[in-house]
Amino acid sequence: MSSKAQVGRGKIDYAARFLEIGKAILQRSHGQAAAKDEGEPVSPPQTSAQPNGGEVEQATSPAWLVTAEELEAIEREEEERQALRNTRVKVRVDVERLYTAAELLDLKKYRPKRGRGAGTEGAGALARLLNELSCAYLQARPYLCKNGKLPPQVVLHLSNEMVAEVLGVSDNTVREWGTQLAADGFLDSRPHYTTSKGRDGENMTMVDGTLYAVRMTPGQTARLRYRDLHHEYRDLDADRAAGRTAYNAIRNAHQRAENRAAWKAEQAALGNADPDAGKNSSGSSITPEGEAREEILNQLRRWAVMPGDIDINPVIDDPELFQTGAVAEHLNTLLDVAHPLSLLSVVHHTKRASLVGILGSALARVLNDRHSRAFYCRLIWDAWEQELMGMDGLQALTAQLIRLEVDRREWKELRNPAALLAYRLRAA
DNA sequence: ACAACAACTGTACTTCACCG
DNA sequence: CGGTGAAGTACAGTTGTTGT
Repeated sequence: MSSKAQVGRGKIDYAARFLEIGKAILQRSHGQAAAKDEGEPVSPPQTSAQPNGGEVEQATSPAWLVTAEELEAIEREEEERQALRNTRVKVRVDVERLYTAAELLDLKKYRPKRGRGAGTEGAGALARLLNELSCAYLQARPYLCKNGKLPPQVVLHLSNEMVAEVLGVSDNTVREWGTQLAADGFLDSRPHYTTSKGRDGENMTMVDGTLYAVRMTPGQTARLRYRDLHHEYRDLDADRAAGRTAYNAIRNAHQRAENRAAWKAEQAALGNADPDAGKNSSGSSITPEGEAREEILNQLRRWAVMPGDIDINPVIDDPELFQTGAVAEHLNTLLDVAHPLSLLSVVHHTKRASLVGILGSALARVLNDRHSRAFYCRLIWDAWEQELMGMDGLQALTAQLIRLEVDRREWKELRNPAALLAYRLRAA
């Protein structure tokens, strides 16, 4: 469950590895290469504690022609090939097999029968949100237990303030709902503490969010364990320095929604037709409040996968932004590209091609694969076509991009993320 | 001193099922 | 049909820390 990058995993003794590779190649040239076991299930890279040594099995050129640089290249290639083999196991984790909140819990039970909340969803709304976030987490970090089954529970680090905003209730209510769900074993929650460095390098204990253990299989009693509580989920000092706080996410979302509403009102006053009008089902009824909530939900999905990693300048459906092309400035990570993909279904058809172009370029740039811009545009168009056929193409591509970003950050040996993305999309 | 940050506490308020 | 009280929610204030 832990998402922590293994300490020192990036360090490789290259001299020793070259020796190993050299030996392997020599053995190979003498026809003594040992047969390797195939398709063994392996944990995902971010949680893997197994050293990756001694797994060279193929060399494409004779050993006596291989220079040190080429050796390194071969090693890299082999590691990536091995990684691809490992990820195949992960790709096969069918996310659609995950249980819904309704299958894990009798949601009707939590509908308030009396009082102010009578007739509303009550604590069930929190259960559904946590279930959705858990599924998003598993899409980005798919793994199986040793018995080949899905994990019985998922541990998420979240901001209760953002959860409350998304649900449209107060943080008090979220806590109250939490205790109801905890009583039935659907979740277990606790504040999470981190050590923040003081001025003299002194460690200070501070709350940096709330941990939720969430039931993922029927009958499981969710429980936080010692290792969950003691895991470092975010670097609070760095997040604060960069402005990546729940407080900012909420405030900015409201601010942006208000600005957007003001801009639309201004355009309407000038007699300009609303560019969004008439293309989707009564979309004009979305309030600034609803827009802000939607943005915070997206931020929370992001937070669930990488705690504290909110997008400070999320690309939103801002007509002005698209007209000026300023949108590209905001696309600096895979997540920045992943989330706006959903805009394809709401953007006006005359702007769709340019949006695909912007996102395709950004993808090529972020993946350091600029010459393949057309390939990425094609990728996005294909996803869009699948979406039109009712196959969740955009959602699938979004999930793959989020996964890749997670892998890129925690899997330091990954050299060619573009190839991995292409592979996974083919395999999916 | 005050803002930022995230969670917790206490209390007042609103809403609605229920009962006579 | 209207009074009552339980249930659920909102809100202000608190805690404890860093940083300006």
